[in-house]
Amino acid sequence: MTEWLEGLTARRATVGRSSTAARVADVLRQDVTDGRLLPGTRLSEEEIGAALGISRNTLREAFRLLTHERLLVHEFNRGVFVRRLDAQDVRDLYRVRRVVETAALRHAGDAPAARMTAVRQAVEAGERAAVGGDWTTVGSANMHFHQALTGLVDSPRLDETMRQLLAELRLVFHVMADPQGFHEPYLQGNREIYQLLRDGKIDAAEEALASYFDVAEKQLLDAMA
Amino acid sequence: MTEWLEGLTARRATVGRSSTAARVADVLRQDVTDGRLLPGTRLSEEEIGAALGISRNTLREAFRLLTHERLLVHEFNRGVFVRRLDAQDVRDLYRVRRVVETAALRHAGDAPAARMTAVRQAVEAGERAAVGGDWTTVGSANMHFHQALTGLVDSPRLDETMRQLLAELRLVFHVMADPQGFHEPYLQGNREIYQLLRDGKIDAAEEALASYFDVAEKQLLDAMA
DNA sequence: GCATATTTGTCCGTATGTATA
DNA sequence: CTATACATACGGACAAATATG
Repeated sequence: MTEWLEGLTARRATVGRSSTAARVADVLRQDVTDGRLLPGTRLSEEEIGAALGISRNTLREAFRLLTHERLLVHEFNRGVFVRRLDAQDVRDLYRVRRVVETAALRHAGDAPAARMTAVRQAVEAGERAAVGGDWTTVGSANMHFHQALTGLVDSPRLDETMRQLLAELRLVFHVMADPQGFHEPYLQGNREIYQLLRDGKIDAAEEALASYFDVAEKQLLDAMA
Repeated sequence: MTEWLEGLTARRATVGRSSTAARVADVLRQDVTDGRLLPGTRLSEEEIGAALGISRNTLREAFRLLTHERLLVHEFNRGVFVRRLDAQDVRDLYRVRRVVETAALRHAGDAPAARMTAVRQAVEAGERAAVGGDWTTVGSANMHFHQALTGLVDSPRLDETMRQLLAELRLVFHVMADPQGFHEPYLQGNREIYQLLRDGKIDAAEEALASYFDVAEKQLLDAMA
């Protein structure tokens, strides 16, 4: 360590468990994903810090958490802004989903039973919410369904990647004016994918999932244009 | 030419300007991935801040950046430490690699030509370095090879995921006492995978890659035990 | 177990640089 | 070009937790 420190000195020229920050991040994340803070909005350190009664340092840490989740973007000397996704971002996000989620299906056979149960529960939660006409919850259940598919790989890091990816995708869901029309058709598709998986028909499940991606991606891109 | 110059001026903001925290993070990241700072080492705020001539607040910001990259871990009221990977981490990292990199091979046909060229160049760079006996460079070239495989998907987000994953994996490469013995066998495997890909033999390439993962994972886990 | 020194957690005030109207 | 607003970075202060004797 001391040797390394001496080395550092020569290179000067080149050069928490902070639960409050996490709570602040939770608040801001909710406001962003629910559309109360629209893409492009600038987030002033002073205003928000004063509003929440926290110091700038703590707030900056919360900003950093959300920047890492790609919900905010940080422009040097200009501040942080709510991320604005363009068509290219949406295409990239679906590209990653195709890679990760179809790979997950192929791992369904090796997955612990609990992981498969989570898939079924997400399907059923969506169907229950649809009966009650609660389309916001249907949307959440759909997210959980895809999160559960990824979970079949049984990898914490992949789970985290997908969690962030879906949060990012929510930024663009607000362009969909009609939540029922957007979410309802996926309920049947989700059940179909689950049943194919359960019956070991991996290839068919993969095909059904692929067609879901094609449709959803196109819907979003059309709505953005 | 003049139009282009005006465009350049507008892009000054994106060139060569970064926060000191980001530059400090660069220095520390290099020292961690190169093994000058070994896993488990505690990083003292005061010592490092003094050595680099920066304030504690700025240094803490750099720590947070690297913590988000999983290269450091932050223990509340105890400080930050260089991350120490356990066997479970290694298994998870290879699980993600299997998902992402094998999916990448299946995209090889659709990939832009430049992406395929990058794969070939990584293979050749490794072979050149091996002739010179430069095993550190062979190791880097091997990283670049796998980064290039991921690049076949042509997805910025997947590229970033793999970049961070490989940086994390470097934390554990230092347990390998014999760099030549560790890296040399992969040179041939890399060339084989490249040639199979080039010839459109996707399934065979995938098989070769899978066996690489099995061997490398086992080697690392054995060395850790 | 106790007292002390060290280190981190948090916040504030301020000087400087940068962007924008 | 000027004025204003804001981000960056520093240094200091004190509380709280941890490590050390």
